[in-house]
Amino acid sequence: MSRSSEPTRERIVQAANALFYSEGIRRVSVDEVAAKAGLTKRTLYYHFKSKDDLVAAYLAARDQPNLALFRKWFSETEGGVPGKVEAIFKNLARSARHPKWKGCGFLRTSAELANMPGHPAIRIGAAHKKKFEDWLRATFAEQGVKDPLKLARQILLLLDGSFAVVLLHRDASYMETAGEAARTLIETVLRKPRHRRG
Amino acid sequence: MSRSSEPTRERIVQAANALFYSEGIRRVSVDEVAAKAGLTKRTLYYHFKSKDDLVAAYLAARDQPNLALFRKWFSETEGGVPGKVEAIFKNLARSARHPKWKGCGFLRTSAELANMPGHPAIRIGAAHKKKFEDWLRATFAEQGVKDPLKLARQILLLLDGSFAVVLLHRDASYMETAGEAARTLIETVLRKPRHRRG
DNA sequence: GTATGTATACTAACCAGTGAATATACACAA
DNA sequence: TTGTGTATATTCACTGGTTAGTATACATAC
Repeated sequence: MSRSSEPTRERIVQAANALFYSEGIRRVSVDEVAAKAGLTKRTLYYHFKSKDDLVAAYLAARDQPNLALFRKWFSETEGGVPGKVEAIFKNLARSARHPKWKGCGFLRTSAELANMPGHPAIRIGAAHKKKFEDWLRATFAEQGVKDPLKLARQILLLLDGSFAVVLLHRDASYMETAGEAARTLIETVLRKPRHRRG
Repeated sequence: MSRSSEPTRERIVQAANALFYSEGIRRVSVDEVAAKAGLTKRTLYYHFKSKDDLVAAYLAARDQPNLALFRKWFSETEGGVPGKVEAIFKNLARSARHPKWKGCGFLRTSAELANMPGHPAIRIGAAHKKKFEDWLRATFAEQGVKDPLKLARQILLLLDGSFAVVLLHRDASYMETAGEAARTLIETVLRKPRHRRG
């Protein structure tokens, strides 16, 4: 691990991020990534042992910032948990309306690599989603929700569903619809702590 | 449109269906499809003007059977609408546990072609989902649901979300979780026909 | 003998990965 | 201070294979 090579590696990952996310990993060649990073393919292969390795690095670089953004949207919203979760969807809708938006990089990669179930990139994507699921689960548990894991998974289904649907229809309003559904599911559980039929 | 060429074209679409769905459309070459169909690439290009054209035909062929299956699962289930919709998710979970299952062909194609928004195949996928959404909307409308379109979209978000999540985690139980969420959303709307806060 | 349909053989481009050489930096000995 | 070795970092040029699409010719039917 030399000190000076870190920026180079970082630049390659940035270039890979821009190209893989916007064009798809099978559509983009290693040469294109190298060109975008301003160096030769051979140099790229000095820092990454294969294209698959580069793809994994591309997704690994998206993990942290992505989660941080969700937590920020949640925490900066006033009010209770239902509204805070709904705010995540509202913010997502806003970002999905940007012309360069192309859905969720993790989900798109898992769709592209559906024939390679154990691929490192898919594992990184799965771990990413699990982290978010677990954060939601903990949040709901603090609210005294009876089955916080189930509720967390339902919210994630709506979240990932909205990525898929909005990418297909190019209609970001589905994200707001998903947010309303999330609010309904959370409120339903919060309102019946003991007895049935509120 | 000659009479005798129909079976050939059909055989090509079948081969494309098997390969594109299982391996992904960018991974599979036209030569492979032709070989699987038992003919040469040149013959394939006699029936389809380009690979994009073939991809569109592959998805068009999935449209009808797919919708028919959903309607069958719905209609063969006893009880009310919430249980009938939940049954769709249960049946989907069962099919998702088969080893050859690779998610939703329409969504995976839209993920692979995310950089080509107007692609014919994406339009076919969008139309397919809209048909299902509209069928659900009509079904909910018959039940006197106040905003049947919104509810139909929420169910579709759960449906497509479960495709994406199960493909990523390879855990079909998410589909049953989605089914429960769908039931909750439908029952919530059916139970409050007039006033707020039950 | 003309429409339809199929096959052989080809083009031109692309693509993941590598061999061999080179440049740079820095440690340490003279 | 200068010379030398070594690990790091980068480039050029290449290979072997793949790919979408085509030019041309041949077959078959009616």
